[in-house]
Amino acid sequence: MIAPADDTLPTNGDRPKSITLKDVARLAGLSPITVSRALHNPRLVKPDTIARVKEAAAAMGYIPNMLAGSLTTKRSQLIAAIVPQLSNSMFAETVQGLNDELSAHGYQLLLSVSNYSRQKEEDLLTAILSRQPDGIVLTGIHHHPGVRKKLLATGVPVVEAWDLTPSPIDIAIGFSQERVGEKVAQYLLSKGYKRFASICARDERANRRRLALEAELERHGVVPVATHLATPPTVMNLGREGLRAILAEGHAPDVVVCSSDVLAQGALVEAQAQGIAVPETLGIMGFGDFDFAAYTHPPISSVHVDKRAIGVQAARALIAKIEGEAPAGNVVDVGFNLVERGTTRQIG
Amino acid sequence: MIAPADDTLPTNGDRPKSITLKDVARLAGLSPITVSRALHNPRLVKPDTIARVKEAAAAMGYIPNMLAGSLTTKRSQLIAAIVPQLSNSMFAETVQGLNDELSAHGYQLLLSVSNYSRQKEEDLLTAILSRQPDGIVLTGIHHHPGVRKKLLATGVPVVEAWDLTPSPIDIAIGFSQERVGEKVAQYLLSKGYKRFASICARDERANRRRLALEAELERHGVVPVATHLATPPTVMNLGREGLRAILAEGHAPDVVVCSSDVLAQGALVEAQAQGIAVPETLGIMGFGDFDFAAYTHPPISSVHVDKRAIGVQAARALIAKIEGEAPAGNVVDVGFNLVERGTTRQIG
DNA sequence: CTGTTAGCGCATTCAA
DNA sequence: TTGAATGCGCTAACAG
Repeated sequence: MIAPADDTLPTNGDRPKSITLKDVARLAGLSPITVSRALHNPRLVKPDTIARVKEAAAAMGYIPNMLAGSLTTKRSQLIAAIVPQLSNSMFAETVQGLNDELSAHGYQLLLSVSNYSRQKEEDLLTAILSRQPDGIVLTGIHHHPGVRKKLLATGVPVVEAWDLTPSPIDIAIGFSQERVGEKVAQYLLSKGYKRFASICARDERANRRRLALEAELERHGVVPVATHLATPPTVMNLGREGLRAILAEGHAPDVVVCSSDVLAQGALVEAQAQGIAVPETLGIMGFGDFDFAAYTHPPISSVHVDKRAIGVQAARALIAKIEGEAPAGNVVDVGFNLVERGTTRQIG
Repeated sequence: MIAPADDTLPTNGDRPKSITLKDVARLAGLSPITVSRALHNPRLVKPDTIARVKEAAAAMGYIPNMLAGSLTTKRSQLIAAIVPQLSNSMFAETVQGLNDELSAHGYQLLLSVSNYSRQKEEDLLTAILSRQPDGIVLTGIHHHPGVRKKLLATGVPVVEAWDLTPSPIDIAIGFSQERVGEKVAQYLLSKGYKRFASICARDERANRRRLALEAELERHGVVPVATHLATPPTVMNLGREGLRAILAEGHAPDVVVCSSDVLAQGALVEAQAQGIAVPETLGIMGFGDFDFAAYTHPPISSVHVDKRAIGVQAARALIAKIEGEAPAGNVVDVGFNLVERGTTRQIG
C-alpha cells in the first residue's frame, strides 16, 4: 500500500536513530549535564569522570546536536556571508580568508551568493537570520532598505566588506572605491592619456570607481569618450566584446579603464587581434591585480587590493565583537596600490 | 562592579529580545500552532486567518527560529560542502553551481575548506554533522577512514564530487582522473612527444592523473624524465618555478604536463623567459580549461571539465534523495574533453 | 564536583 | 479549521 502524497516531505525516518547526550550519560552512569560539561567545560569535571565520558561517547559514536545546543545558549558558532559572485571574481579569495580565520576560531561559514541583486541579498538575509548566526558579512555598503532595518532589529554583529562609509550598519572593512577612481585618473593623466574609455561591470562598486574617475577627469577638463557596461559574470570575453563595441562605434580612445583585470585581459586580446599597439596606441588599465595580470604580454597595469585580508579582518572583527572584546574602530581601511605595468605607457 | 571573567563567553545579552511565534500569536489572537501553520502550511488554514497572521508577523518583524524548527522536524535545509581550496582553484565554480542550485530549492550552503588535508576534512566533518545537515558534498573519493564510518552511521545523503569510483559512500559525481591521464598521454604521444616532464600539485586527484599518464606512457615504452611537485595554493609562479627547477636539474623534456592551467601558464611564461620555443621545442599541457587558457600566447592546450555542472548535479542529486525521489544512479560521469591549442604541436 | 529542574522556540500528534 | 499537550536535545540556573 502506498501512502498518499501529503504536503509533508518524507522525513528520512529510515535514518538511524541518533545518539543523544542521554544515551551517553546512561552508558557512563552519569547525568546528561555532567556529560555535557565533560565535553564542553572540562574544568568543571573531575578528570576521572571526563575519561569515562569520553570513552562512552567514543564507544557510541556520539555527535552532539548543535541545533539543540544553540537553541539554549543563543550562540550558533555560525557566521553568514553574502557575496555577489564566487566564480571569476575577486570574492573567492575574500571568502577563503574569511573561512580560514573563522575555522581557526571554531566558527563555521554559511555562504550565499546574491548574484549582484539587492533584492536577492535581502531575501537571503531573511533566510540567514532564521539560522541565528553570530555574525554576518555583507559585500558593499548599499543594500535594500529592509537589510539595514532587519540587521539593526536583531542586533547581530555585521561587517560590510569591500567598501567604506562613515556610517556602516556596524563595521565596514574595505577601501574607498572613489579614491581608486581618482588615483587611476590622476595616474593616467600623468602619463599623457587624453581620450578615456571604460569597460565596466554592472556592479555597484565598479560603477562608483568609474564615476569617481570621470569626476576627476572632468576636474582636469577631460571628457570620457565612451563607456561600455558588461553584465556579470565577468568573463574575459566581455572585455573583448567591450573593446570591440567601443571601437565599432567609432570611438578612438587612447586608454581604456576596465573594472577588472579579467576584462582588461579581454581588451588586451582584442586590441592585439586588431593590431592595435598596447600601450603605445592604446593603454589598458585593470583592477584587482589578479594572479595572471603580471604575466600577460604586456603585463596588465592594475590596482592591487588585498582581497584575502578583507576576509581575514572581517572574521577577526566579528569574532572580537561576538566574544565581547573592545571594538578596535568600526571602519577599517585596507587601502590599495596602483601597480604600473606594461599596458600603460612608461613615459612621464 | 565588574563580573569576574569566567569560562563563559558573554552571552550578548544586550541583543534585543527576539520575537517568537508566541508573540505573533498573541498579537493575532491565535494559538502559536495556527500561526506556524499559516506560515508554513497555509492550506490547512482559513485564508482570512492567514492574512491576520501575516499582518501580525510583518508588524512585529517576526523571523522564525530555524534552529528550533529543525530540532523538531529533523530537517535543516542545510547542505554542507568541503572543498580542498577556494581561491585559485577549480572549485569556486563548482561551489557557485552547487549554491545556485541549492538556493533555487530553498537550501543553504555551509562551506568548509580542507586545505587538501584529510585530517582536516575529517575534523570539519564532525563539526558539520553536529549541525544536522540534510546532505553533504565532499571533494574526491579518498578520505580519512573515520569519514566513511561517520557518514554511514548517520545516514546523511552524500555526494563525492570531482571523481568516480565503483563504490561511493553514497553518490559520486565527477569524471575519471585515470582516463584523463591516459588520454593526455595518448594525445601527446600521437603528436610525437617523447620526453615527458610533469609539474603537478600535491593534490590527490592531480597525482592520480599523473600516475595514469605515466602508466600509459610506460605501455608505449616511454619513461618520463622528470616530475616536479608543487604545494598548493596553486599560483602561477609555482609553474614558473617548476619548469625552472626541471631545467636546472639538467632535464630536457620536449613536453611538460601540468596539473592545472595556472601552472601551465607559469611554465609558459618561464619557457618564454628562457627563450624556449613553445610548442616547437617544448610542448605544454594544462588542465581545467580555465577562462584565460584560450587567450595566452600561444593559447594553452588543456582538458575541459564542466566544473559548474558538477556542483549543479551534486545539488540535484542530494535534493532528489532528500526529498525521496527515486535515485537516478549513484555514479554520474560528467566526462571531460581534451582541448587542443597552441602550446602543443599541431603536426600529427 | 555532580545532579535536578526548567525552558530555549517550534512542530508533531492528537483532540475538538 | 483550530487548539492543547508534548517533546526535539541540550544547557543555564540553582541546588547539594
